[in-house]
Amino acid sequence: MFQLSKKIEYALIAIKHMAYGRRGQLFTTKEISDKYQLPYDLLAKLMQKLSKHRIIESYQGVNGGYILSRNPVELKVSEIIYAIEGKPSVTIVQCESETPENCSIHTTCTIKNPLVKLQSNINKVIDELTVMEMF
Amino acid sequence: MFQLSKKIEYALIAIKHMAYGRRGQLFTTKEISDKYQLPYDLLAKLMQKLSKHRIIESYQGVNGGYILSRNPVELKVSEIIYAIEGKPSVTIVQCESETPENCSIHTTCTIKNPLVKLQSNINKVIDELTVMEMF
DNA sequence: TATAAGTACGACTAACTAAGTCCGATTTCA
DNA sequence: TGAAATCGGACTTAGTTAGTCGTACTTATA
Repeated sequence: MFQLSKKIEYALIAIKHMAYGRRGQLFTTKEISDKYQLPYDLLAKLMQKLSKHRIIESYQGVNGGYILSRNPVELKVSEIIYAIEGKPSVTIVQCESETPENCSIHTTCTIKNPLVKLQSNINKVIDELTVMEMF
Repeated sequence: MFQLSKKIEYALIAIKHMAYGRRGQLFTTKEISDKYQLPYDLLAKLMQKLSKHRIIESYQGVNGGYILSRNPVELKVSEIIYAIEGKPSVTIVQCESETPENCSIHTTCTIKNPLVKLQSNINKVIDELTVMEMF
């Protein structure tokens, strides 16, 4: 039930790979997808999302590619998850972030409040892990 | 990405409802599904699973129903999740519990080990929450 | 200036999972 | 014997995830 999606896995592998390079080094999507046997098209999309969220920086054209634009010491895994999924990594209780109308049992739901604490505790754990700590 | 399934939500609501009753009190599926507006058939299945895992106890026939057979103080939310899903609540890194052959990028995956720590940290948080604490 | 190597991006398909439904069987009380 | 309950498998529907495809844009360089 709590499991990383393939997309997140691939993104983490790519980011970790780039973090190993020297500062300012360019990496292409092909290079990374080849080395780790990841589907090229899929990884390409992920790189674009990471780029839009300023986690990596893109250079188009021949000799183009991506560089890691964030310091691995500061870059949190939760940021990467957010960039790829487009939503916070932990949303145990959807109701909190939705209007009551979206939840069919809103008026009778008794477990919402207690689980908010659980949610923030898990959030804390995930927010603590940086890319640097994945080495 | 980390989100409770409807099944888990419904199961938690039912368990919490039963925990409010006096010790040994019988509850029927219909009674609970009516009160909280949950789909009867679905809840019935969940009750059966909880029963199989000895979290609740079933009594068949007229005047039958379920009683909570565990003390809410000791009953962990993670146990309920396991009973419903049939697997541990947190399996961030599938590879750990699988044979390497099942993971297409097993030999090249670099993020497995670092995430195991994350996994056990999240596990700890979830294992700490009991039904009693949901009141 | 043509070409190749790269990113950008939307649309589509396939596979899988979650949610919900249906139907019949069994148990038990009155 | 009939009603009220659990039991349990098969099925359908809806939504999500993973992956693919096609095309456009950008840029270095021969």
